Amino acid sequence: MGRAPCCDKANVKRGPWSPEEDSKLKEYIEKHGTGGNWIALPQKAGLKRCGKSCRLRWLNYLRPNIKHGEFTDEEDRIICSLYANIGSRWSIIAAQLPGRTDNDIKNYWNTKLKRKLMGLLPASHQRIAPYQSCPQNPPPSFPSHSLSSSIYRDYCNNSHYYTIPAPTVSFTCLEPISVPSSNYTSTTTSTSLPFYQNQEPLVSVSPMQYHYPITDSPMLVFGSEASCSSSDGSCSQVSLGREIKQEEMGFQNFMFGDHSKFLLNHDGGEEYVNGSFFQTQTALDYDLEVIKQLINSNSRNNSSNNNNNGYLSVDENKTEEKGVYYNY
DNA sequence: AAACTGATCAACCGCGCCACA
DNA sequence: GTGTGGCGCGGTTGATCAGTT
Repeated sequence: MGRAPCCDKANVKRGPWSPEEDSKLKEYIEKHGTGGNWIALPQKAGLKRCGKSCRLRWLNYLRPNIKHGEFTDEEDRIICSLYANIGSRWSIIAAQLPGRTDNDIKNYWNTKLKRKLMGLLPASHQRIAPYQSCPQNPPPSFPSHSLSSSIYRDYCNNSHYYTIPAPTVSFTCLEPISVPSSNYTSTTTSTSLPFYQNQEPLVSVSPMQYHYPITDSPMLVFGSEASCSSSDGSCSQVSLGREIKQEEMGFQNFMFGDHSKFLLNHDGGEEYVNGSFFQTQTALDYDLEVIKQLINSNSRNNSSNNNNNGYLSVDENKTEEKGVYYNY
């Protein structure tokens, strides 16, 4: 028994959208909203389209503040970094790039960025972060409770242990969280609340340029203080109206942080890790070799879910989407 | 100018998840 | 506990455009 089709395919229009259809859809949604029911929407809006098609058209092209056109170097780096960490989770990646849609990013990756990485970079730039073996025991600065120890073991077992020298470069922070302390300067000021304080997902997030001492490799660090304080004890990140659970990212993957400390919140508490040990092993870095391996392994086996080489031990739970609003 | 080839990207498809009856 | 319907996601397709021969 197969799944029932979402609409009567014989009676819906397919293919490219006409300007008239666009304006009908736009007008209807601006007036009435989606009503929480895409399937019923086309009929109400007077469109001979499948609800899914309407949804896609709206999300990818018609909703306000969609950004089209060239991707910036910064966006390239973010995409690469996230791809190396979480694989082809385009919706999550898109959540970090205001105005970009998952479809856009997916197309851009498949057509340009992947090739750029696979072919154009000189060999000297392809190995970014040298691996080191993970010390047998966590450093003294690592939280001492048992959960932290297991996290540390996972962290090591995932071969995600880098050490990197630390000259100064600048980078763009997409999450102007709280303004962190002293060791960098910011070129803009932010009045945004720390993201973990934004209970209401309709938070306006604007890119922000930080200058911050990190590595000379194109490693990326997001945000200021990586803080997780959801009430259920899980660690989540709110970005552009989406909530991404920490367990989904995997411990090592999204330490959006001030780079001198990060926050654990797996037992309901808050713990900072201070000092130098973790300063240079932040997770949002990427290694082109990793990306290349991912690309190759994905092309060999599309069904393998990014668990190659132990790098991407990401929980395959889906991103939380329910009750989510887009602030465009 | 025509034919061919490769690149791009809008749109489609099918599946998994979740809410609800 | 189970079935159903809707939503969202990632993968894929195919029309169109641009460049090359």
